[in-house]
Amino acid sequence: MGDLFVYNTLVGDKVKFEPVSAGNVGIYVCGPTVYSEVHLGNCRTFVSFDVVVRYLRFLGYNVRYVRNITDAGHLENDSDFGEDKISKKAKLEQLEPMEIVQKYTLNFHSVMSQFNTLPPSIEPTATGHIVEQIEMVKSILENGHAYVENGSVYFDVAKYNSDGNNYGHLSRRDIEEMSAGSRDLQGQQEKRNPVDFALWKNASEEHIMKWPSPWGIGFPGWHLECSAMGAKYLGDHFDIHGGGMDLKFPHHECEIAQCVSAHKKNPVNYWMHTNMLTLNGKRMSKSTGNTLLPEDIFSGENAILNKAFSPMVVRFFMLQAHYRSILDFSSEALSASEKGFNKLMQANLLLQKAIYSKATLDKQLETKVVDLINGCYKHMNDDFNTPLTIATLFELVAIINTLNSTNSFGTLSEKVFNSLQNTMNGFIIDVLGLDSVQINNKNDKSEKLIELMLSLRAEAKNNKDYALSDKIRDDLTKIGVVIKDGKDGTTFTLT
RNA sequence: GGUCUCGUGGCCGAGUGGCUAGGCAGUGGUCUGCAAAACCAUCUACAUCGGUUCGAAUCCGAUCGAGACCUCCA
Repeated sequence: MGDLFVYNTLVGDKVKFEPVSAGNVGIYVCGPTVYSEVHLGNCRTFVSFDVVVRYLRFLGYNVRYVRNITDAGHLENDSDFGEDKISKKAKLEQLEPMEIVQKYTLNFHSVMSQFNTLPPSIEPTATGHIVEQIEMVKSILENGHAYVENGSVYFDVAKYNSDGNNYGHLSRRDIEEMSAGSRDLQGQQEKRNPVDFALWKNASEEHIMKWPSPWGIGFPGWHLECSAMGAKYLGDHFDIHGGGMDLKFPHHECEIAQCVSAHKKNPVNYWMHTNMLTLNGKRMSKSTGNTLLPEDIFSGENAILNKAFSPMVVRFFMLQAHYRSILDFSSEALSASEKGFNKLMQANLLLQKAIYSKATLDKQLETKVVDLINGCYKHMNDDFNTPLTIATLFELVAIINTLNSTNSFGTLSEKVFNSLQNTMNGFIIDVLGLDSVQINNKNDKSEKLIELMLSLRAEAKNNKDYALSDKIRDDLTKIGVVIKDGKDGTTFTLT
């Protein structure tokens, strides 16, 4: 099956994956800030890591998947006058902060489940780990890498680097240059150096979410939660930490610094970063308003796309691009994916229903099928290359359709036939997480009703009453039952 | 301004120093009462200009263009 290779941002190259503890994988993914609806760009990241987790499990690893919910602590901007994002929104809508958190956490879970992502093993919240975060700040202070100023605590980047560490390594940045080129932002008087960042922030009177600490009433800095919760649930040295490219700097850089200072060891072996999803060639972002909500895609109620697309089609569309490439979202591209998706799922359905009966072995075909099966593993092992894996599955689809139409699955050995069935199901359903629920969810009664209609239509056809048979076909199509006349009778699919 | 990434056929999107990516769309056929689906065949590529090489879309340089990060953001 070969080794798994992962692109590690820390190294800047694909490297062989070797877990800290054989057979087990600890993975932490930076989750959403729940102060508004999750947008499609966020979803891409979580779908990408869903496939990573699924594939690791498919390979037999015992995976602990931790993905946080940020429900406090993100500053509006890097200044003393910054406000907690969640409390700002709360004032806007006249709600309790935790009400906002609850509302958008539910929204997030609902969208994630529609995208068929597996829930994380642990989904810790920032507000639930204030104690751990305070403890971590204490450790960093004790180790001399932070200073207190007016009830706030800042990380001392220069001191940290002078102790032999390398803040800036992950994002390949030169701190000296950064300090020199830094803009003169308001409210940075407390910091000794512009590149320093807050570990704990003193809270103003009107600030809603705040907690007591050794430095006064305040709230945790924006990068601290992930460091604290990652260490708590995965240990101070674990396998994979992931997130969007935009988190590489400063978020992940700060996380590393905090962990290294507090625990005196490199926290994570493999850093993985997913690329952005663009809309009209521009990055999707809440702050610029260039966003599209998942619900609006599913319902079709939006100004950008010309029709509705199901969550599975959107998921498939995302997986047709590599996670490290920028992906642009458009109606045309989605329509193409929709057709391809249906073709793939349909062929798999045929294959799983096919009955094997031995025939003369086609050695050449058998070799090709085995090569393609191995290709699926090869491509996934190469830094989770889902587009190539899908391309390989389509090559198998062509073979499956041919064998099906000539009723000749028996030209493969039974062993390879079984392996083909397992591979198609395994990669499509288990690894890529493409749910065929839309095709399979016909309940008994409606299925029988449809079959009744089909038999009436067959009768009409026998009587050469094509007006009636076409009416039945057209009307069924309208309600989402697509009819296909084959040699051995008529089949249907639900759309 | 600094750092970095990318520029592939009608569209999306892989890949890579020499061997068909794949999907969608198009064209011609097979099948069908007609469709749809499926199958077979087939047409469009590697931003521009130089260089390295037996050979480059793939390596190097320049140019043009696009984007990301440098400020909360997946």
